[in-house]
Amino acid sequence: MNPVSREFYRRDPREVAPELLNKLVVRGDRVGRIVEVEAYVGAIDAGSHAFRGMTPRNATMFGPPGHLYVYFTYGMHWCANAVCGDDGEGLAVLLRALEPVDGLDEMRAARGVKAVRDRDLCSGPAKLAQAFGIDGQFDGADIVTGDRGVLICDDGMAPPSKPGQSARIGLAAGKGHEHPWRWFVTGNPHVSRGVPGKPPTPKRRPR
DNA sequence: ACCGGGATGTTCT
DNA sequence: GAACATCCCGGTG
Repeated sequence: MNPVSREFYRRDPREVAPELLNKLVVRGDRVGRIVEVEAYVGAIDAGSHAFRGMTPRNATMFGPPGHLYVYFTYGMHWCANAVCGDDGEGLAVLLRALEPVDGLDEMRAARGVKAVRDRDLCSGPAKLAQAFGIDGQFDGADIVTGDRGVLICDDGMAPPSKPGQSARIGLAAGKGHEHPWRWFVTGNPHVSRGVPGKPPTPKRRPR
């Protein structure tokens, strides 16, 4: 394979994100093509985990580029980002959806849900993390050297010349939901079903 | 197709 | 205590 260089990531995530489209996420036999991403822009972005500065949780975001920032959310899901920019900036690109290319059986086994169609394997940030077995152990993994077995590679397919673009998914009002920092491969069925501007309705747990 | 509710637990106010 | 870069399943149309 041909890993993307560290310098590729050492830029504004709004430049990096659309260029990550059509690149490959690789872990062993499992391979997926990136079809949807979102940029998170640190101190100027109320939607970013880095907006209020460094904490133990988001420390990886403030580290060097070309590593995974993996976080836990909604009590049960992991999501994976590629850290961008320079050391200390707190910039990242969230991997939101992949088109499965190889290792689909392994992905299906890792997903664990019944009756999964191919398009349900990796069509969402937590789905793709689960399909690839990416959890908190992978926070900080180097995706340029592949120190923990996960790489982002270039197989020669160029990014779309005119990617789809929209506001980001799942952000509440006042949390940067207006910024058009989501990019996707137009028409690809493996793009997530999320709708920009429709954050999850607040739920109340019984008790 | 589009809804609504439940599952889970960490982080931050 | 509320929010959270979510997903699944079962209802209704």
